[in-house]
Amino acid sequence: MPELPEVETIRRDLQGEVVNRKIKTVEVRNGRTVRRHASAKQFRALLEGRTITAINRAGKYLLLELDDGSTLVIHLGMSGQLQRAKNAKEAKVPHTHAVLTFTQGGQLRFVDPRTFGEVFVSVAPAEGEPRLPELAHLGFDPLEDVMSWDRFWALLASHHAALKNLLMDQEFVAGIGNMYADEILYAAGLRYDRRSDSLSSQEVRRLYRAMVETLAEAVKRRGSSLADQQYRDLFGEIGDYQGQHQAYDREGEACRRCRGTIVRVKAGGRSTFFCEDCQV
DNA sequence: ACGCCCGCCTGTAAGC
DNA sequence: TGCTTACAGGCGGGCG
Repeated sequence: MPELPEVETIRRDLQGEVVNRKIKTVEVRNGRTVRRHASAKQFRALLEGRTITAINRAGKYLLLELDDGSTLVIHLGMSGQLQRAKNAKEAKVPHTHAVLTFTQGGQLRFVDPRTFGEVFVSVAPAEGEPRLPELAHLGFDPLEDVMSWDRFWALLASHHAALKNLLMDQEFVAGIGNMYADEILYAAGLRYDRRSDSLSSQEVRRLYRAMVETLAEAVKRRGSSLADQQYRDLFGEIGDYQGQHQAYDREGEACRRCRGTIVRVKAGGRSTFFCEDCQV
């Protein structure tokens, strides 16, 4: 399940692979992938002839900037992958839903078995209008947006929510999902159900530090691929951070900090892993 | 404001 | 062995 570190890894891969390439044709093989658009035809018309100028990221969204000021936005959902193909003859794996072919040759393919992912074009804003209104709801990006810990404290204190729910709320902070929320809270020594306005200044600093360092370290190791190996980078390689997990998917195993046992509970319908002894 | 549930999906795995 | 059921979860919407 791609979260911020996996999406950031793919962003860096794309930078070297598709920037300055011109989109010759676009094939939509599953209309659900472009569901924000009135039709696949309209989506194609917005892309064909455009050149990719830069790759950015906002939370879990990839932003492929185009030469007319518009942006190709990609969300990988649960099972989305991007694949680079040398040419059109390379066999397509099942669930290949959209294909960009470049004038210089080569393709970028969007593959997504569970179809929770999506792709859309955010058109260039009119004079004085905000950029990317579709993503206006996103909160700060933990790696891109520098924030003082007291500002973070004020943000936390303005809510009265369980910490895990808040970390996973994309309007609060963008890019954290179920897996990294558990890892961050473990690193901070805080329980998933602690109220966000109950933290001491020391706990706020621990949480902020855990958030930034956990995500940065996962980026360094090119993200996490679990047993299903659902996550693959642009070149089809798995990540290297799953071996570093301290809590997620470690039910019944020993806590590496206190030798207690990692337990699993359901919170908000999602599996939550934590150490009952050293997360307070 | 907050938590929880549902529906959307398919591949995998556990259970009968 | 073969079928059925549960589970994985990002996100938007609804409801209490």
